[in-house]
Amino acid sequence: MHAYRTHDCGALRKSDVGQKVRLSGWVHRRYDLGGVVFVNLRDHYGVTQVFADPDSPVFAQLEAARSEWCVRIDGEVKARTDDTINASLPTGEIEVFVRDMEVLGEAGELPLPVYGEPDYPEETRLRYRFLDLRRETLHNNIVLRAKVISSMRRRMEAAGFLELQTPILTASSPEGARDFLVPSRLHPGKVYALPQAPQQFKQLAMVAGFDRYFQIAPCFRDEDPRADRSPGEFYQLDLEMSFVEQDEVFDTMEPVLRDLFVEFADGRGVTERFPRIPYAEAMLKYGSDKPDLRNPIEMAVVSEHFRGSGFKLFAGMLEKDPKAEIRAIPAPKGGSRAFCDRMNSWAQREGQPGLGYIFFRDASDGGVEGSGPIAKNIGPERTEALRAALGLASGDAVFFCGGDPKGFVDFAGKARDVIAQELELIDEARFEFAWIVDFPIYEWHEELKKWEFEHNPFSMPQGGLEALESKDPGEILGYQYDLVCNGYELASGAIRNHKPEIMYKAFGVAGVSQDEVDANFGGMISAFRFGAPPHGGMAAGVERIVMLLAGRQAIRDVMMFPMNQRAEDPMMGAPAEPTREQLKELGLRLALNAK
RNA sequence: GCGGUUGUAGCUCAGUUGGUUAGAGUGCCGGCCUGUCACGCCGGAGGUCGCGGGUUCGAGCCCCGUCAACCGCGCCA
Repeated sequence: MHAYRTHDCGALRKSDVGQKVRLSGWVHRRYDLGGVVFVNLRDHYGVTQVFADPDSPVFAQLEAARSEWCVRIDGEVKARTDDTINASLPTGEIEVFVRDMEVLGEAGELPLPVYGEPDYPEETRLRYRFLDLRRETLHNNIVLRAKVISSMRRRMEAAGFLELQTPILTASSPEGARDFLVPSRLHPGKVYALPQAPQQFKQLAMVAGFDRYFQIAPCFRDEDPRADRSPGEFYQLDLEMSFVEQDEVFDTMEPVLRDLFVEFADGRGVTERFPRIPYAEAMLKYGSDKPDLRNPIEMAVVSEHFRGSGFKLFAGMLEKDPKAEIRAIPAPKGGSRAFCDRMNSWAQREGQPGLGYIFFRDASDGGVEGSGPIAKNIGPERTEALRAALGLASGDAVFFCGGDPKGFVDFAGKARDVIAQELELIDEARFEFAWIVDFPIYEWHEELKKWEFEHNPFSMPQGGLEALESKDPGEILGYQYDLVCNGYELASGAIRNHKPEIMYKAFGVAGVSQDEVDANFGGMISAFRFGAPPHGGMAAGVERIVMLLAGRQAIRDVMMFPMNQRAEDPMMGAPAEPTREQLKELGLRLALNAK
């Protein structure tokens, strides 16, 4: 007989009644009735009820077992009587009468209950991660993650991609996030860097003619965490394709990602055809480059309705500042003074002077009238014109932001989210995707007074060299795109700049000299001189995808062993001080002040 | 680096206007219980109220400082 089990804890059914079986697992829950003791035995596969009474030679032993002890039992499968069947368990029609038992591992008093799943502080959950991982939700999230990655891999291979491994110990690239550095023993004083992404390697793979590459790639960035961004390391579905234009990347990856989501959506809806929304349009309509499209609210420019109007604040803005705009945020079903005032105080808490509004209700003459201070100031005609332009009805409201859009778009985007949440306009049971396209290549850095790359320096500018030479940098768009879903940036990519002369020019606009480009990206640039194919690709955040599918808001909920918010692993004791010997071998000396 | 929230029993939390011996649930220990599946009933142990200082006759509660956790900002091509 197998030392530990003949069946797993999810296997036994009515057809097994009468069998002598051996099970191993954890004591999930115990019910001690004095003359009979029931134990719910749990393993990865399920839960089986086992029990003993004084007829069993190990009755006392089973009675002594406590939560989360790991035990092995031998016994006989018995049918439950009709009135004792547990319909909530797949094994609920049977139970196992225990005749022998062995304690494989005792457990002390638990810092974290496995049974039941109240929310626990992150600190406790991380310190006892092995217990947290036994709990159903987290356990299932990790299983889901494994299945999602497996499905990704199958789908990518079916689409003709080759999974290639790229180095982990590599060179620092100066753009982007901070690198994690690894000191070199063979070259004292020099360091490797862990890759922030396999960006240059995958482009080199295209130059090397592999045509379609992908990798479930570990990426390392030394930046501060967020709930949806884990510190240190994460995985990306990284891919690159040769001889493609932007549309072909979309046409290839849209079915892969859509069908992946459909596979795990569990009844939730998934966008059939991903709309392609230009960056500028997204910023205007949604106030964000990663809009939550489950939210039906679309903002609109309504400057003309305020120019020269009796609402002096907005009319004055439009007169003084040529860049000024007035934008409307419609709030369907938000047409009450109470709601509008609540939003106004919310805006003030956000540090805004306020949030002007009009709300519409039935007028005494049978029509619709607008109310609120702004309606009063601009008069009934302009109010009605606004209402008609925005397609609003009695019972709806509209909020306004004015000024230079640069100054208010972020706030407007946030307001759009809050309004939809408050009015419950968001269908939670959907995954709404869109490609955001035509990102600007450059962004003006006000403090440094220079143009910087908005996204990454490897994207092909639309219009190529000519655009770089003739256009204002702020006007130049890239073949550069994001995939967004429910307000998260799930993936990011571009058609790459594979021509050295355009590369130098593009970097030149950002104030990077040819020598600096050669020093930092020499490997790739020199490869581009030897017959580089046009190519492009993208990278999708694996954890974010799993997080969405698992219905979680924290990336830690889909990672087996995440670090804490200070980028530490208290369980393993990382990071740790190096030993004297390690430092000596590496030719390093710590320059920290002694504590 | 900055801001917000939180910190009370092993764990999750309550604790009123500053006032007697700081409570509940759960877990743990002991007792009773032969059909439980959130088992039930009885009893018990368990506290540096994050830490330090201050105000006060008196501080879990007020003030100052500090530490930690979470969330956010900066940062993240």
